[in-house]
Amino acid sequence: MSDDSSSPIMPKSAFEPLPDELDFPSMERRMLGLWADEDTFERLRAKNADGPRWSFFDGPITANNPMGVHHAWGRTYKDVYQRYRAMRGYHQRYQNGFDCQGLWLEVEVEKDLGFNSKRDIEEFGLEAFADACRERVEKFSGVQTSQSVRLGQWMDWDDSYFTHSDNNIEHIWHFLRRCNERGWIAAAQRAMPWCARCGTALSQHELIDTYEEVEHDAVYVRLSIHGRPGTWLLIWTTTPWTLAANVAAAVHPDLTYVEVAADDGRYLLAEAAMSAVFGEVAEVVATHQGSDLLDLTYDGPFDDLPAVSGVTHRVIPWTDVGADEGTGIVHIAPGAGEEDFLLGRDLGLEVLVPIDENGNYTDGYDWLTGRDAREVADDVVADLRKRGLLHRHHTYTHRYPHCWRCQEELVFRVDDEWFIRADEVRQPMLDAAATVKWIPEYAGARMADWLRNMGDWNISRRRYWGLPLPFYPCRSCGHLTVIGSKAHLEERAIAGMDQLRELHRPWIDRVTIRCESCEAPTNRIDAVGDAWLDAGIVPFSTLGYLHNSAEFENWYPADFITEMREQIRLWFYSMLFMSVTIQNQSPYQSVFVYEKLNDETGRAMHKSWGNAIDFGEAAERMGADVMRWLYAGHNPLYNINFGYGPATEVKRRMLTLWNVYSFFVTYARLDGFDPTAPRIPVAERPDLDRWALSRLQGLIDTMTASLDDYLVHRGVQAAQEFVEELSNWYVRRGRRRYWKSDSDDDKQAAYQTLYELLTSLVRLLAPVMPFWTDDIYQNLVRRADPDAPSSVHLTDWPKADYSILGKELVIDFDEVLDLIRPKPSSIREDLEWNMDVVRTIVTAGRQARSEFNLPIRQPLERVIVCGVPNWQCKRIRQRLEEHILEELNVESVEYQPSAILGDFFEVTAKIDFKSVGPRLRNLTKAVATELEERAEHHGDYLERFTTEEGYAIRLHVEGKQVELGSKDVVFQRIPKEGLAVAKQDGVIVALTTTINDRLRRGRLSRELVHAIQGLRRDAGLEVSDRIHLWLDGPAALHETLAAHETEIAAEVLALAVNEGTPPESAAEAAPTLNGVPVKVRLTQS
RNA sequence: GGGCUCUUAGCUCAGUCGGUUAGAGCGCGCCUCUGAUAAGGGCGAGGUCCGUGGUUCGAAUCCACGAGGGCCCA
Repeated sequence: MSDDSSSPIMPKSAFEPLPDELDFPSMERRMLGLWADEDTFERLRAKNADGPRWSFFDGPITANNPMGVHHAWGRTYKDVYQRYRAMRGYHQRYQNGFDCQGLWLEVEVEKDLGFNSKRDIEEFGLEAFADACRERVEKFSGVQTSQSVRLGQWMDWDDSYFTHSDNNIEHIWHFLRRCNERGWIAAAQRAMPWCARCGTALSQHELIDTYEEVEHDAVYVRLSIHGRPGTWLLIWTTTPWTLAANVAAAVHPDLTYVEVAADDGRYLLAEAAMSAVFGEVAEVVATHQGSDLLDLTYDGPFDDLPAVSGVTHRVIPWTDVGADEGTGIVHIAPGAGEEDFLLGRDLGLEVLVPIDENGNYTDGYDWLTGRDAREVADDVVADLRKRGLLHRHHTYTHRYPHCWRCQEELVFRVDDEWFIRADEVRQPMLDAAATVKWIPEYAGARMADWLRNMGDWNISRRRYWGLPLPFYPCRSCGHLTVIGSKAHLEERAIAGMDQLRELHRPWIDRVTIRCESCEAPTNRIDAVGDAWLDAGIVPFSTLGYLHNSAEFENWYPADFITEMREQIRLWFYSMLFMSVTIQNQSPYQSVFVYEKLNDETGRAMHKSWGNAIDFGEAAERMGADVMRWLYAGHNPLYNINFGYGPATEVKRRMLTLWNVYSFFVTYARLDGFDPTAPRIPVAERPDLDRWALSRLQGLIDTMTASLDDYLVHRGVQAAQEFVEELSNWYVRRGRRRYWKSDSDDDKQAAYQTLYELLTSLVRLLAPVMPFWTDDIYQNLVRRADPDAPSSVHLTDWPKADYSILGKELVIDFDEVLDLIRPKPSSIREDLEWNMDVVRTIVTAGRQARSEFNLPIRQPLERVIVCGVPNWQCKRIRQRLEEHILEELNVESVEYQPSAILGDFFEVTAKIDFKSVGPRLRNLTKAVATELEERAEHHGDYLERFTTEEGYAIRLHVEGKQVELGSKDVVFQRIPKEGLAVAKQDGVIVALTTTINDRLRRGRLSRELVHAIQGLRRDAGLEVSDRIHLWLDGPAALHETLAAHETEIAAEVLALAVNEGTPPESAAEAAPTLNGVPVKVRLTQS
């Protein structure tokens, strides 16, 4: 063993020194460069090419705008689980997807081109419009790709799928043809929620999340009852524009209606609505049952309009009528309301459709014709007033649906739409959904609920850039031909194929086919498809279902998919629908959903509110790894509050790991640590090392389970705790082992252990934090070992191995007798429980010092530890005592696990409720009280008695005799005066507070070291520089030096103390230490 | 109106099978430690565990009802 303290330090180690601070963005860009240069991802794929398959389907991101930070959340999950599976050796597809057509894309293109209506598009030309849409897709799929790369997502970017591809469209055609074979395809007139701006209907699932609170004009309108002059039917509506289409007024047959006398006549309305409309003083002149009113007819509100003339307005029954709002008489316009339409259909009412697809009144509505229905409320009200039909008018606030893409208020409109019937597929879909593992579980309940309630799927949209529905209804024979593939189209076509550039409008519209039934020339309907068809077909189209069955068999169904929760009723639903139809099974086996992303104050992010965070900016300001850590560590059951504040918190945690890493590199370089040197068996390392390695094995298990279960946040939280312990206990407790001058086995064990901890940790964290972990790996592993894999991402996932901890667990006979606490059943428990107790003792000791104002620099004679079982005291005394001595700065530890400490402590006894409660039932409380009273004066006696084998405390409570054994009672010792005492988790720690001369010298010695270290730093010395030291002061100083000089010199690396005369240039300080004025001078030697 | 879900410190959230002193992080104040540390440690202020009732020897935890928030459906 060589003393190298005087030899120059020559770094032999391979490790690079670390920069002063951790700069995530620049480090991440460096790693992106490295991965690109070395084809790291391609190597990973090659490495796993023969591995077991793990199939993931990427939910397509709309290639419509730059990525938002909320996309980054989902993409983090996707990347984390794929990277984890890759480290486990799984072969994967890594296919990313873009959603490329449909209404939302058209809306953005319209905005770009400054369009306001469909007419603008028609004038612009469908070809040019299709090109503009295609260009937008190309642009933003490129932007999103580079953003995803920046996030660290590893995908086969050149193999991304695009939903506007002919391949995707063909597969949907196949699905639709299958539906038609089963008779599920139907056209029907329906009242649909309708966006007048977009000029198209929306389907049920597109209404989700679109209800917003708005103010509308609400009107009470009086309508003259035929044959009852001066008597008015009073109706109420919040949509005045629909009054022109009124054909009926609905009453509840079982409700009571009244006629109320007013100045200008008698008003008919529900009794329950009377006071709200007329106040308490209304005079009732007649009462009717709702069913009695059904013969009435009345003058409509707009009978003078040509379209309405000839309509007989009737009072009709409807059991959904209520009197909570309005008048209990409901205005019915079957052409302008969903329920109205259904009611009208049942009763055979006339259907007046007052508006066209753009929301403008059609011909026959006179002064309203050509006007936008959403803008006529004021004029309608004025007109009603002029004609004496307006009873009252007010503003009304309610939740009303909006177009989810352009934010316009929706209207309802009756139109011909195409549907897929859902009834036959409902149960098979429920059955398939039941086979899926939903995470969290309630997502499965949501899906089942949705499926039970789902209506027919409205798949037609009166738009342009979208899936062309391959529906060819024959005008001659009425047969519907549904084209199932491109080949099928070619086979049936008689014109237009030569110009068919792609399966989109306008090209597809120019193709004419022969009707399958009568061979008559037939043209396509002009509608396009719901975009959820585009996304739903992905499991088939991307696996080449129609053309490559081997590929399909290999990867279908997916092992895992993940998206935001709202996708349950969107993508998950459409995929399930299509997959059950084609394959009669679920296309996915595990589904993970997460909640919403808000800003850091919990508000939704909106560009217009100025609180949206741009992905690129966030990546460059906080770093992708920090963002990923934030996302991965969040409980997906709750909304995440995302922002720079939370990111700073994450960064601070990262800093803890950085500090450990930096500490290791600093000293490993100084010592020339060689990680390839023979390893010291873990069993032979100190308990501190074995403890840390035990914790590491635990972390490996936790992390593995959390990733297997798709609950990565649990792993991340465990990793955070591990890093805290690594820094604040393992390194803190072990640091002297690294800077001591001896190069012995203990030092080697320390280096090897910390090296193993760090290099294992980066592998465990690699899926979550791919950049930094690889950066650390490059420095710690690859530089030291040229044969190591070239990236952390090419290493194997760690496997927990507790056997390395070595040394059989031995329980002594006296430990068996120690009945108070459970014994460890493994080496792991032995190591970890003991260290836990040591940490508890230290925490309590520090607490005691703080409370009794005894600074840690003041050595104390003794710490007395109580409440720790015998076997554990023994372990600590043998192997862990140094940590207590050093942390608490005491000269000795005294263990008092069960002895009587009458001099120091009051002993109190408390019942162990868990043990006694079930046995004593309702006597428990009384026994507890009795025991506490007895123990107040005889606690120590009770304790000694009870802990003897076979004895028990006998109490008489409420006339009954109760025996308490040692397991039934918990004794606590409360120290008396003269001791500094603290208690933590059942452990009591008492410090002796008497300070003698020896302890006083010890204090000064510590103060001196502290002062000298400060001066060293001020003088700009390196931690390894040796010094010459001069100390001067009163007698107290010299007494201290006499006792502690060697120790002080060693601590501050002084080669000589008070030798010769200090030079002029010596650094100098003159502090007063614990009341002793001292002069300190030092020079570098 | 129906369903699901949530409500714990100023903020963000843990809290296992029901067990008797309800915790952490952040923020705030005081103190302390520091030869890796913009770090760490201790103390303090801050709690009607949403409310009421029930079950139980014992309830933040289970049940019922109610209030409030979120989501979904109508």
